[in-house]
Amino acid sequence: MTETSRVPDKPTLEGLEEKWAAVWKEQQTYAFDRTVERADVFSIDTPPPTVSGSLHVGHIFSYTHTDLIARFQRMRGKKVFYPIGWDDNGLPTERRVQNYYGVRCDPSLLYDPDFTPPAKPDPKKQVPISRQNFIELCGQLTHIDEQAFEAMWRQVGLSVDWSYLYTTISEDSRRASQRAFLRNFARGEAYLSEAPTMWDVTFQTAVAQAELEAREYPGAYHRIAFHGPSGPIYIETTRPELIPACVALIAHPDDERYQDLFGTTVRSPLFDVEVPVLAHPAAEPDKGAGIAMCCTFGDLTDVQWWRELQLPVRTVIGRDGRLLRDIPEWLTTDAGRELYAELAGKTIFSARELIVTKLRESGDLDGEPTPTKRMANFYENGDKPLEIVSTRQWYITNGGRSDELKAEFIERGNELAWVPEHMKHRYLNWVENLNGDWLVSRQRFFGVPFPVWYPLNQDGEPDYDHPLMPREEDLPIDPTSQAPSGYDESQRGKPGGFEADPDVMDTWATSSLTPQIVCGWERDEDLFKRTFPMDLNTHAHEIIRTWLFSRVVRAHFENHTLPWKRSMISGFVVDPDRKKISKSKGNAILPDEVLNKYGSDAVRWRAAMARPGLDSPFDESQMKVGRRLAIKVLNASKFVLGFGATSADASAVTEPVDLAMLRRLRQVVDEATEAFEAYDYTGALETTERFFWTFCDDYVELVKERAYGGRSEAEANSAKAALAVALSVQLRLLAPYLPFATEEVWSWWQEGSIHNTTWPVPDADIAAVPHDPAVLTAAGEVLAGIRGAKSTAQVSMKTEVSKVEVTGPSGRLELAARAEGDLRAAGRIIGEIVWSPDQSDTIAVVATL
RNA sequence: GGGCGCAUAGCUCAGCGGUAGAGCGCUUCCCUUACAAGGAAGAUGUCGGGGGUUCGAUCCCCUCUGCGCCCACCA
Repeated sequence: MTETSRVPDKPTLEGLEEKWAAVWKEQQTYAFDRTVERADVFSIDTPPPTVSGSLHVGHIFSYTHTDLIARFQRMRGKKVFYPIGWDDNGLPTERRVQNYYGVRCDPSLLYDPDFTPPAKPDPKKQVPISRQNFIELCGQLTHIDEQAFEAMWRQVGLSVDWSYLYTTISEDSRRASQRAFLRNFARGEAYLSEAPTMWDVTFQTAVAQAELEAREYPGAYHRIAFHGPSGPIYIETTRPELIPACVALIAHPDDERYQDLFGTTVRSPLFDVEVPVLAHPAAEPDKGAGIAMCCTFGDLTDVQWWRELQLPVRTVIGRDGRLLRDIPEWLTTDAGRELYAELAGKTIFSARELIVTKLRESGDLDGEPTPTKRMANFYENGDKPLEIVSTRQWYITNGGRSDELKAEFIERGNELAWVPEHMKHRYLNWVENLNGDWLVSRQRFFGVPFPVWYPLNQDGEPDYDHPLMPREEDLPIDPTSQAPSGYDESQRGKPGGFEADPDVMDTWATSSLTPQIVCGWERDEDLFKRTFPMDLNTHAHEIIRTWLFSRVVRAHFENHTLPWKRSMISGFVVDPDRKKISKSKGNAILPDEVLNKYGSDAVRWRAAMARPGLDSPFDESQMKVGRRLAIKVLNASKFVLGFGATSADASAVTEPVDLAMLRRLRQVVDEATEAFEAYDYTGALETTERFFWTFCDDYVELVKERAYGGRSEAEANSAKAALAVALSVQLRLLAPYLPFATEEVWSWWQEGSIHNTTWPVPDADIAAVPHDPAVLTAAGEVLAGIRGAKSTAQVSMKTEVSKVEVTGPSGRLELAARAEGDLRAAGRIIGEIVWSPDQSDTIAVVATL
């Protein structure tokens, strides 16, 4: 294999991505070999990106981090199980479908098999379509999006095995989700409960704690009089529209100001409803007026009071975020009922305006509202503050209501290996502060349905205490189109019949099972035993509380183990001001632009420079550095191979400089390997790269004359063999980072893919080299001295030198002198070299030009 | 308010008890037959402030300040 003819005249990075991505696909370079035992497998769980969203540079970095480890492990001899999937179900997809096609889902409509979406979507007039039509459009659009995503990941060079591609809405995923749910239910880990839940009025669905986001929200304090027996009691509220929902006034039991009122009742303004004044320690004397209006439900403290003080429920806010249409029965005065009739159906905002006007008229508003900024909970994808609405929902226990279970999940967090270690605190912090179980049901359409029906009694009322479940072997099922066992379709919705649970699972309820889904849980036991529990999980730190934790919960219940041994957590790519990049701020960076401009290897190099867990500012100038390295690899390789240096036979290496270089290379291999094994891909890269530049600038410069054949054939062969060994080793060290450039070079002189060769091992690849690596260092210093003299004299580097005097410590001079022949050639020294040992500790060179 | 992290050259970051490092950028020079998308040489720092431990602190301890992230915060 000495066909140097395969080396191009002008190597270039252009086109390498397309070329090699196609070859890797065609040759299935990264196919998983599922015949080996678990110990020889390295399995990786990767986050399924939301295909309806868009990728940003941070994703590219994080996925690259995973790929670096995958490639290293593969070259180390592991069979790498590295699947990828798409998160295609859920709300983001629904929203995108609505906008893209200009439609909306109306579950009351019947399926129209001939439906075609409007040619020109009108965002203001969304066409109502049936649930089935809507789901079909979701499927269509995600399919289109997935093509683009796959193309992008192939361009980035992720070494995933695409034959294991999964989607969260696929039949397998639905089956796994439903099966896991049924088992959670059977073991008592999943339960149905009617309780106040965080509710998004835009999407009209319940939202889980993990999906909350606190945001600053403008509001105003309103100082409002309640009517006591001996005068007004002032409360302060930002939500005057909830006055009709008031159930009590509450102050701290020790608050002197309200001692006389505890146990009495007051009457609400405008509506004249009698409410008790109660004491509860959660009331904070220095907040607002010190006495709070407790409503159904203004905030989570209201829920706590409602529960602990056994207060009535007086709901006025509907699920659509408007005041309920019916006049509540607890409003008894004509004036109150009349006012409510005006409020009915209004949005929260308009209702508030009207109430404030009325309060002003009645004199119950003390002063004017004072604007304030407060933090309010939002659904992370929503733009209106969440309401608290009492609804029936499915929950999965997660330790939020059980200290015992919480302790088990804390223990799982401690058991997991974290890279970097401090990310464990995010997990522990989250688990320790959970205040409720995991709400998994969503009142949406595109998702995995709950495999549940409820029997209807003779009055047609559902019996929620005795849900009907399918058999596991019948999964996946859709309860809205299939009847439960023992019933037939004609009984749907009829007294004595059944009805379907209308909800779908939260997307996390499915993605919490990715380890089980990809490893073939209950589907391919042979695969499962070879891959599960997995070795590695990687993603950025913002989804520790969601994806990471929910997978720990599921595997704990189902498999009694962690889903993986280790989690490697990436930081974010932040903008140059260190602010988080977000689309809404308009500072997002489009990954395809960056990839096309600098090339995948360059972007990967930049990603590799971001250590696990550390945020990294986006800086285009850094991409150039990676690009420069990739180009240098092509050029240096071309040069080395141009000598005919293709036989990596270390036994031919005899010259001191050559031996010294290889000796140093052994250390580099050891250091890089050690770093990589500790998941320090950055350290491994730095070690390798530093050597590579010295190799190019000093070593190759020193030996190129000799390699050209300037001296004896044996001396030339020593250089050529050393160059070939060094090239082979360095290409392999760089292969995880620069898969395209290294594969390209490999193809010039080797057979097969570099990515399926072995990671370098000093004894095997370099052989024992009993030589002092300082020969190269010392010779490099002398060479730098000679170059320095030329640079100072502002002459060309090829200027001949008539005499060189080198001073310095005798030991170092002796080492450098072993490379005298190479120094003469590289420095163009035509006269003598005088070695003058002295007492200094640095090498100094005086060159006479 | 709770937790975590960060603070070292203009920028991005290594380092870590023993006289400060890299890359980028900058300055000067060099077309040298691998590469000008290159090469050579060079300048640049009270290692955030204040205490302490130590023969010695950028590094360890305490404290303050600033920045970032996660969580909590709706009266």
